Amino acid sequence: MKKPSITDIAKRAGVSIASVSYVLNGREKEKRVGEDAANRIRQAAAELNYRPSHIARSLRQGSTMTIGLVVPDISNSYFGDMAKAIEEEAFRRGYTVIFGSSDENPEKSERLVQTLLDRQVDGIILAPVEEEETHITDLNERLPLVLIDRFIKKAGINYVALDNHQAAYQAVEHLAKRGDERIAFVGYLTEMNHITERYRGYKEAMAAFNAGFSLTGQVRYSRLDEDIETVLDGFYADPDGLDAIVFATNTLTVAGLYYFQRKQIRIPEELAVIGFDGNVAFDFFYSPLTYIKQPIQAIGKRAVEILLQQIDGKNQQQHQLHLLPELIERSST
Amino acid sequence: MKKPSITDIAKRAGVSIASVSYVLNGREKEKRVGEDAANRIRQAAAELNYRPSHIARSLRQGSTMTIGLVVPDISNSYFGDMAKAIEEEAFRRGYTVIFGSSDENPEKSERLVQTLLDRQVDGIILAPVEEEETHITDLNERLPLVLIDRFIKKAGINYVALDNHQAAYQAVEHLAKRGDERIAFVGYLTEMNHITERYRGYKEAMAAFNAGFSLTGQVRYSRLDEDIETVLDGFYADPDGLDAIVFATNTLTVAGLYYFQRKQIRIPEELAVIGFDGNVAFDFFYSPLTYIKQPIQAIGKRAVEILLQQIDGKNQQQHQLHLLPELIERSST
DNA sequence: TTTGGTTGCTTAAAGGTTTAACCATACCTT
DNA sequence: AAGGTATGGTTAAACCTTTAAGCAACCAAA
Repeated sequence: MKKPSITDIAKRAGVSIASVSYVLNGREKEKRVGEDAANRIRQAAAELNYRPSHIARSLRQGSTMTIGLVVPDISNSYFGDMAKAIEEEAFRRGYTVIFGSSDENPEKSERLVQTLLDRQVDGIILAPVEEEETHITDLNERLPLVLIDRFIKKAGINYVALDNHQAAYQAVEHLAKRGDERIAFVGYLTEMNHITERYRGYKEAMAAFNAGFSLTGQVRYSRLDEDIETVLDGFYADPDGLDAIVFATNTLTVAGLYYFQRKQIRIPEELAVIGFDGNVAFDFFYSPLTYIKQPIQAIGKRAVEILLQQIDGKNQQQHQLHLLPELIERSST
Repeated sequence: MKKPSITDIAKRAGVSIASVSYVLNGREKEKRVGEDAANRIRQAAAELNYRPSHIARSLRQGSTMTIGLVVPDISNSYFGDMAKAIEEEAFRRGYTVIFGSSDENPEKSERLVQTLLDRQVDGIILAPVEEEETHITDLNERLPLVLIDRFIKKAGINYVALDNHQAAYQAVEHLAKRGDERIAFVGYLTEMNHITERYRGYKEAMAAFNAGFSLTGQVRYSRLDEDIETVLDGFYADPDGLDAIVFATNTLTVAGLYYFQRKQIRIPEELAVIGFDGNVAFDFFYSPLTYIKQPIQAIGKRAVEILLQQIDGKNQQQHQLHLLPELIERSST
């Protein structure tokens, strides 16, 4: 008992398949199908429990109503929240989401994207990884694309991201205002814009509020635990000590918290800490973390909106959005 | 400049499309295409940068090389980890994953599943929600299906889950052995097997180790925060106090931790606590939580393996797996 | 009585594959 | 010379839609 097709309906209603297609797509008026025939068609469809073949439609129309999502790691709470927001918004608008995790690996990212292209997704939402710039530039020529979180600032490339500069600036400002002077910043060793902008925000704020003191640590994605250890040990080797640390992402923050926990560093007495993105762990660290909160749902939703606009072909203007962070103040500062 | 098709290759190589198809699918020997023609075909394909149309192939073959994944909430770390494991294993085997979050809502779950069916996924991995039993039974007749986490114990339904009874039993046993007597259990108000089995494990262990004391709390999915409050307040109203609490899921545990934090209950002195599933929050609660750890990656991987076996049609036997939990002992007990 | 316009349909192509069935040639056997 | 069998292909149908184009019948107006 195979799936009924439009042909089965046509037979049962005694009409041609064209009429069936017109009626089932609600174009009976426009295409002048008689009321009588239309009713027979609808009834036959209902009786047979007809469901259109999405695949056949895609083949014919060249559009799959599917969007691809590639993030570094879907099990990271930041991207999990993002994925949820994106899938929800896409579903609401009749789109389906295919996803994959790139593991911060450009080859894997390209492989995933290739799979998405092979499947003819109508558009892609991507959080790029290191060394992917030319790939993205090429990709952007081929189909609608919106970057999230990380991005490339280049004409014609759409993205929805945080105002990273502002975020880091705000963190430092907050610390400076409570009297911290020796403030360090821990980010990733990368040229990706989101991180470099956070560095820049940190530096500018330090110049503005703290007479230019500056101490930064760089961690490799692939050696997170190892490098966090080295960096923080390095900071502590400094005889003058440190007043505060700002971390650049939620993963870095969590890694830092493990360190503080292990070394029994008292927060905020010995050291003030500001986290990034948000994470349940921040809530349960013995001194709940002050952190820079991203509007994750808004980013996801806007990314979908922009992508679908590009797909629909109207409004081809470029969208480069920097949404505003919010400082959530708690007891680690 | 549209996508090249098999026809373009055929023209360029001066052969028919059938030959092209045979060669590109590596069936040149079997289908007796000459070495000469085969080479011309491969070269033409390379020159044109040919990529097969996944859609056309799906239409013709009736198989999409796609699996659907429906979980209650992909932004929950448990399901995020699961989704990652599933996508990885599927990708390794040439399959793509479409996903959606059902929000513990059976209508939404059915809508998502319908979308997956409309897209002709080859199989579905599903974590069911309340009131979905008949839906699942029907679904199981229609295509390969593997349930994860939650399940229905019924002939012919495949699932990969935790040995829930054992998990809860083990938790209680651990507490009893350290001398706790008045042990309570907090689960969801549901008839879903995974939770009822955890209740049963708790009760049996209590009967075996603690002369039958029993105190359980039931929380509604839709009223989590509210009900956790009520339940825990209720427990504390008991004049004799409580020695320990076991929580049935990571979400419940985290909600409980917020409560303990707010009420400044000292763990483990005043109360011992055992969490479930695992979560970063468990690590940073001031008294790192002892918990029942699920082999999430293994569950995800096995689910994919079983699903693909069913899809491939070989090995149609039923798989109902209960993987073993592991007790991670730390300072909350 | 022609022309023109509606109305209500149908026909057939197209989208890109896979694959069963056929065909033509060459060569080998008896 | 007839029959058999490799070899190296090709043709065409099928999967299920959408949609441009065509057709037949009727009515109205000129």
